[in-house]
Amino acid sequence: MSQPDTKQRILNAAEHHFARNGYHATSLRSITAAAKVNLAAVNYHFGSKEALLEAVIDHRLTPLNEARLGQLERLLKQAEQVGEVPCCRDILRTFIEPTLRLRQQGSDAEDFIALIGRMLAEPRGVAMAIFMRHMEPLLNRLFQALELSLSGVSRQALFWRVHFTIGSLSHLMRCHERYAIVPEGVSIDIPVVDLVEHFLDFAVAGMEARK
Amino acid sequence: MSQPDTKQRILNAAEHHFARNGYHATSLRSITAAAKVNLAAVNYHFGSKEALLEAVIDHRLTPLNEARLGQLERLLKQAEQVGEVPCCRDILRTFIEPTLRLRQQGSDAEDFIALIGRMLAEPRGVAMAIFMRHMEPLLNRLFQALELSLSGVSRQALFWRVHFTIGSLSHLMRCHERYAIVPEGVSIDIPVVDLVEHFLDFAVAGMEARK
DNA sequence: GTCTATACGATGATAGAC
DNA sequence: GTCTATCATCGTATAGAC
Repeated sequence: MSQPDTKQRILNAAEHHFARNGYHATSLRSITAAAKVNLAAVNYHFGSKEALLEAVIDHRLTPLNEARLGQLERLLKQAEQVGEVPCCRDILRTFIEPTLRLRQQGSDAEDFIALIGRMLAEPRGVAMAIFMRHMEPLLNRLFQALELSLSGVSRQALFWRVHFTIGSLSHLMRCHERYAIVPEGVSIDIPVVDLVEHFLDFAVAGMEARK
Repeated sequence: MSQPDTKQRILNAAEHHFARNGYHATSLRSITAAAKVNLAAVNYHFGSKEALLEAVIDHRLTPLNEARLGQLERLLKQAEQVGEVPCCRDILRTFIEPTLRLRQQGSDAEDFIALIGRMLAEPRGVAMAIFMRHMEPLLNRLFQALELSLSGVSRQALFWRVHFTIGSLSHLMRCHERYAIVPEGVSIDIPVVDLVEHFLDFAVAGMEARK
């Protein structure tokens, strides 16, 4: 008797466990137990634990980056038609909004948020290489667009500022639910739309800062 | 025959290996081999692998946070004496400069930079709890000082902006040496002093952004 | 082609001899 | 304090059932 959804069940369970416990702390046995498949099925369908991680990333990050890149290209084309340069806030929004919006659409995507947030911190060579392979074209295009928009900022400064922004976003995705220090009068459960604007207020000002 | 430096040798080797390969990917056997001590010595001196991690953190983070907190308190006292409020840039500098300055003083500190950068991304319950226990008093004081300085920013917005800043710093410490995308004309090997100013340009503007 | 059962070397941890 | 011996569990590989 064949189970055509074995591969998919492994994928789902892996995403959940990797996101909750991290890559190294997750055992293949816990994944296969949750997916109710045999241990060896992982190596049959994916080849290795690391290849399984890459498959999980592929499954989610590819459509996300297509959405981000598509939105960015649309913005650039639209601005070009009226002979203008898109503003920094709109450019950054194409990168940030689809990312944070993942929160809204179901709990399975929430696992992925934690996962990609954590990938940016994994030791060299495990997950970082996988991640960068997916991100490089998008980041290059983003940098290019920002350089067009922020002609007053040196390339050197812009490089660091893009990096700081990515760091903020990465940290935000990673630690969203577990703040040890929350001052009185502050609510961390705000709508995603508001969070995006809070982020853009901060990041755009940082991007546009005069040297 | 007794070896009084066994504990210290384990500590040094652990810091090096944890920082390079991450917590979970580091085996106690690789640590004890590098330290030239018996495997069981770790559990004798520290109790467990996780307790060893905490000892490593303690050894480095305590003096760092004392430096950061001391610098902040000095700034606040100094400003109070002349009846003024310290500016946002000076406040943030007390937090950022001692951190990034760790790069300059020897390669052992460099390992620690990678380690604390990575700790902010570890899955819940392993290293985050240890880290937050050390950071909470300092972060509370930092928030308090910033609120004094940036009276025009709502507490809610300030909370997020502090978080974004910590995210940027965390990401910077973590990924400093391994940028996949470095545009032409950009050098990532800049003096620490310049990096601090790049960071402050960005973070201060983000902090002071009008809502 | 899919999947299961099973085995191998390496890991974190521990008990007890010295 | 230190070491040897031992344990359950880890990722991986393979032989063979269906």
